[in-house]
Amino acid sequence: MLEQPNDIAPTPSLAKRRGPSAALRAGGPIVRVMCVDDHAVLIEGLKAQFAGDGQVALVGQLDNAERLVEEAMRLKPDVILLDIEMPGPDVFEMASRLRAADERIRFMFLSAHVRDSYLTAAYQAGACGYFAKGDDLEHIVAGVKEVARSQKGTFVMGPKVKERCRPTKTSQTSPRKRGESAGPIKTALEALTPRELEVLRLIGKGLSRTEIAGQLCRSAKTIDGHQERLMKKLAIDSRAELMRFAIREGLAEA
Amino acid sequence: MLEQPNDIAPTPSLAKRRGPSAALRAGGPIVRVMCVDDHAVLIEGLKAQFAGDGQVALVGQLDNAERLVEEAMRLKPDVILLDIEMPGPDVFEMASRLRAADERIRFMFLSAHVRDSYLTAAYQAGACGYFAKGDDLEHIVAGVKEVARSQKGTFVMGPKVKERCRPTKTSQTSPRKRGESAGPIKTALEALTPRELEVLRLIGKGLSRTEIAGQLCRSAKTIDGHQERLMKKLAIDSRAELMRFAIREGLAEA
DNA sequence: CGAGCCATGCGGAAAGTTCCCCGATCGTGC
DNA sequence: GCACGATCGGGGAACTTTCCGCATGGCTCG
Repeated sequence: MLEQPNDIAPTPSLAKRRGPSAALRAGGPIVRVMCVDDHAVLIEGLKAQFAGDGQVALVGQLDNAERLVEEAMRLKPDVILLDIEMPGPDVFEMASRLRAADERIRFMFLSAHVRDSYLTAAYQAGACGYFAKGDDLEHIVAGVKEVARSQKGTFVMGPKVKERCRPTKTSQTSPRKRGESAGPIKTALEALTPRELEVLRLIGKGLSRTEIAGQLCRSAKTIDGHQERLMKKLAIDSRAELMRFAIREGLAEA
Repeated sequence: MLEQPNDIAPTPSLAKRRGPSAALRAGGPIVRVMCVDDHAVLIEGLKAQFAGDGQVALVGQLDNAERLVEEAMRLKPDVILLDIEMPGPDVFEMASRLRAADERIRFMFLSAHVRDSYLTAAYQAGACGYFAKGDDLEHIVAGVKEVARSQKGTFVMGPKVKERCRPTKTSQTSPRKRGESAGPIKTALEALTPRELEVLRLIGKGLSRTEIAGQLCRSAKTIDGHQERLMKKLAIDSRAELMRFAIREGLAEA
C-alpha cells in the first residue's frame, strides 16, 4: 500500500520529470512546499536540499501550527510538511481542521520520533505520509515529491518509519473496524492481543512480574510468557526497553 | 554532495558581527566545525547557514557519538556541535571522554530540548555552550563563533536556553571550577553526586547494569552500588521505579 | 469434522539482576 | 591526623529474566 520511491537519486539537474497530477508550469519549481517546524535550522536544511533538487520549492513556513489553516489556504501549497512535537496547538488537531477546510490539500509529517500513536493519529488526520527526521534527505525529498503526485489515499512512509511498522506479521483476530478501508497502517501495537496489551500497560507502570501476576490473578510464570511474546512481537529485547516503549506509546505515564 | 549552488545564501552581509577578535587568518573559512546529530537534515541546515556566513565551515559529521573521540582527534575541529538525544552511546559520557583525551577541544550542545538536567550534565562534561534547535540560525552560528574564540571556561547559551534558565546565572563571567553543583538544578536531584546522576541517566535510558558498567568502564558491582545509593537517597525501592523517575525528571526520554 | 493456528496459562532451568552487606582508596575540610 | 563522603568493587541470598517446552481451549478453514 505504499509506493517505494525508486528514484532517490539527488539529481541536481532539473531535467526529467513525469508527474502528471502536479501539472504546473514546466521548467520552474514544480512542487510547492510549506514547512511547519519550530526548528529553523531544520527548515533551512530542507530548503537547501530542495534547492539542490530543483523540483521542489519552499513557499512558506511556520514555527507552530497556530496559523496553519490560514497560511495553507492563502498559499495553497502542493504539500505541507508538519513536525509533530512543537510548542503551541496540537498538530493533529490543526491538521484535521485543515482537512476540513480543504479536502484536497496534501500534508505529511516529518517527526523526530516514530511512535505508533503518532502514526495512527497522522493517518486518521488524513495525512499522506510520515517521515523521520533521521531519514536521508534524498528520501525525504523523494517522499515529498511522491506525496505531491500520488493518488489520494496513498500513505508514504520513510525508511525509518517503515522499519517500525512491520516487525511482525500479524494475525488480526480482534474486531478491527476502522471505518473506511483497513488502512495501510499496521502498527506494532495493533499486533498485540488484549492480554499482552494489558501486561504491557502494567509493565509500563513499573510493576514487577509478581505484582502484575497478583493484579491479574495469574502465576508469575504466565506473566513471563506474555512478556516474552511482547518482546518478540515488538522486537524489543529487555524488560527495561519494554517499559520505555509502554511509556513512549502512552500506555503508561512515567 | 551539495555545493550550495543556488540562491540559498540568505545574508552574507551578516558577516560583520561585532567580534573581529578572531585572531585567526582572515579571509578564508575560519571556524572549523564538526557536527554530531542523527538528523541529516539538521546538519544540512547548519551547513547551508555556515556557507552563507562565510566564517564557519563544516569539516566533519557523525550521526551518533560512537566514534566521537576518534573523529575529533583526527579532524581537530575548532568546535564540535553535539546533539543530545541520539541513538547509540550516551553523549555526555562520550563528551567527557573526549575532554579526557584532549583538554583543549571545545564542544557545545545543540539539542531540541532544554532541560535543567541536560544543562547540568553538559556543564559538568565540560561543554562550552548549549543552544536549542529552535534558536535562530544567526544566533546558533554566532554561538559557534563565540565558543571558538572565547576564553576557556566560558559557557555560551542560546536565547531559548537562557530563557529557561533560572536567576542563578552562571554564564560568561563565572570564575567557577567545573564539577561543582551550584548550577541550575532544582529538584531532589540536588542531593545526588555527579556519578549518581550519570548512572541514573543511563538507567533512565533503559540500559542494564552490565551495559552501564560497559559505558562507564566500571564493574557491574560498582553500578549496583551507585544504584543502591540512588534508591536510598530518592526513597525509591525498585529499579523500575528508578527508571520512571529518571524519565519523569527529564534525565532521559522514554 | 478434524487439522492447524494461536492466545493463554504454566513448569523447568540457566543466566543475570537486585539489593543487602562489607572493606579499600582517595580527596576535602576541620 | 581524622572524619567524611564519593567512588570503587567483592560476597552472597533471593529474585527476575529469558530462554525452552507443553497443555488447554477457542477459532477458522478446507
